[in-house]
Amino acid sequence: MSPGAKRVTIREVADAAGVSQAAVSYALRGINVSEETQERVRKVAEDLGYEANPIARALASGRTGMVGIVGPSLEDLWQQRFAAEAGRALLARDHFALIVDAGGDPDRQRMLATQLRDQQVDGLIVSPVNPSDEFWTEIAKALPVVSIGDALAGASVVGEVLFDNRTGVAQALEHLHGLGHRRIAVLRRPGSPTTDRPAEVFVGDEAERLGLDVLVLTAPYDLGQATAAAREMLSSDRTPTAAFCFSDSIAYGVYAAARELGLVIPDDLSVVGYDNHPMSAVLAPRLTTFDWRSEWLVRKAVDMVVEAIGPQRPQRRRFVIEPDLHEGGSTAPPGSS
Amino acid sequence: MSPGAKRVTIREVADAAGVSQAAVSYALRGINVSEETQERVRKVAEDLGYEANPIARALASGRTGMVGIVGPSLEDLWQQRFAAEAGRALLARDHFALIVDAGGDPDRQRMLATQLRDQQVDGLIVSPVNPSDEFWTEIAKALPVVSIGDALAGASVVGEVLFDNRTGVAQALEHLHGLGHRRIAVLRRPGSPTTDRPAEVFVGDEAERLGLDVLVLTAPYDLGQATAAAREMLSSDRTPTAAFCFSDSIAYGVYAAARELGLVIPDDLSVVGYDNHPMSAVLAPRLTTFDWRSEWLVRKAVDMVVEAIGPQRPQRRRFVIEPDLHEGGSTAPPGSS
DNA sequence: CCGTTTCAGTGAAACGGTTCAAGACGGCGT
DNA sequence: ACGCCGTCTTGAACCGTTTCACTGAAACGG
Repeated sequence: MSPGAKRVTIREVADAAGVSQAAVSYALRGINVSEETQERVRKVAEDLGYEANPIARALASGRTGMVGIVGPSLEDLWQQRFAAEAGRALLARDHFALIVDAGGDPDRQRMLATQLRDQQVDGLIVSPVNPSDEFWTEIAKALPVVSIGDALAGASVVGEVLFDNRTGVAQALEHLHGLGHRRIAVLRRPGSPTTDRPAEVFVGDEAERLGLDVLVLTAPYDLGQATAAAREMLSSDRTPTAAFCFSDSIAYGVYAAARELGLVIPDDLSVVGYDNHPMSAVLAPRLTTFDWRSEWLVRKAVDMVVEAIGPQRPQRRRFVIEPDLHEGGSTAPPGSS
Repeated sequence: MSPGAKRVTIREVADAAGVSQAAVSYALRGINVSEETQERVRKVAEDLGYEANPIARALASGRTGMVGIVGPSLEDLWQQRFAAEAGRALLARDHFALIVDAGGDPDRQRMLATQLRDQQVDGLIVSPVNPSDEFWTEIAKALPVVSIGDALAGASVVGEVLFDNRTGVAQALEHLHGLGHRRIAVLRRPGSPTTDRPAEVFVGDEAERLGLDVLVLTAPYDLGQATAAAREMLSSDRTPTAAFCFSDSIAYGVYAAARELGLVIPDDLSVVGYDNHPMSAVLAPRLTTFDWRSEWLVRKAVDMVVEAIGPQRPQRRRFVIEPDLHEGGSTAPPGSS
């Protein structure tokens, strides 16, 4: 037993108010009892400093008031931000967030989602490492799932906030192509095979269409490791003139590596990010990146999951966010030094 | 009821294994029953896909397996990072983290800590906005509290990981003083009055000792707002030649503002941070800042809280971290342009 | 061979709420 | 006066574990 003082239980309130515990339960939730009783019970509860025990409530009602948030990896700054905002938004809607870190590993993400289900969370907000995993279909049967970023393969999730990655990728590559870049490095996120992530598949299509020489590399979210990956990329024989990064965090690694190697952005290397993290506006030059309306996105995701937890059958909803290219100073024609 | 399939309960396992439910409970935890029974029960449980219901377990045992993490504000990048790492470390120790955001408001932080206690978390990791609040003494009576950063006023917390802020502040100001700076802006974090945070009190002492002209300003953690605060600071009549920021996030705001105003760091303005966030190494020039061994700190805090949750009476422990000044290129003699 | 420890295992009482089925009561129409 | 209905209220079952107090049997010492 924890050292804490014993808490007031519903029974004590009932005794003090001279009603049954059922009445107290109802009264505090404002149902099934008369106004006067509600008033009286509320008063007594207040006086006694009664706070319902969420655990007991959860056991009896089947609702824990907790929502799981499972993204690819919290090393990524954008995801840290997302998680923080989602937690705040959930709190405002009387729910707690259980935030876990899959470390970019699809298997671990599966395991964690399962663990969250076992923990009895009421809903799940998922940003899948591997959207085509059948597992999501399974888990969506057990509880409301809202998906962020990519559509989950055949899963009947309760809500989706998707990025129009095809357009995003097209815009990024067109932008670089338009500036004259032909040899472009694409730094993808770690995790599933390239073929599992639609955004990454689009890269191939676009590159072919534009006649680009694309070099796809995997860069970890971790800033140190991303820097190492970028360093390697920039030290190879035929270094690309531009880098398109599937996350601003990765782009930061490129900045760091470029600085180390004495390369000037954008003169020697153009860089494009993908998240519009606030830090991208702090860097010099500002990072050219995509805005996906994260605050709106977070609110939407939280709204949908909370709504789905409620009693009425929610209709399935899907939002697709169009990319908004924010040009910073990190892109320029190649060899403009 | 959630749409999920019904879960296997301990009773079903008991029936299937031909023992009492008590025996199953004991067997799965490896106590009070013979090896053979343990083996048999485990097998049956496995076959049936039994997973103990954490909520029921929590109600009966008084342990929820959850730890609350309540820092000043998740707008701050370092704190986002801290929270993410703590969550990961807790997960590795079989606990979930409940991370909340006080938004730099001492009252809100109190409220949230209370809410977490009501939520029955087993322990709390607190980085207090207002360390001298008597409230901490109260809550520490109810559950194990580990404090990060500053000592909690008179509270008998179970563990502390403190920053030697006096030394940190002294080093920062001495460093700037040594370079020749005399007029220095100190950007403090929002929240309690300046007098509640020891680190900020030290600033006055040190400034006096060194004969510095110090201008104390409050800067929000939010990057946009921090930038605005920095902009204002840099647009005033007698602009300081150096800025000492009580968080790297705030320093980033200074970078952004300086760039906007065409000021070059460190030529026109020296900047010192306080957290050594990974991003500080990405900026050009690298930010001069303090390392407080965050990974070690997080591990320590988590270890202490988890240990305190365990059965045996933990002895109270305190660690003091010495600052480690990481010189980047963001400081130089004033007016060196 | 008997009394006393030990050990495995059991039944039932918690834990603190929600919710269901049924009871008490008063008012209404007939 | 009677039956009926709707509104409040209640006792008790239930959620799925842990844990306490206890039993029966085996082990042990003398």
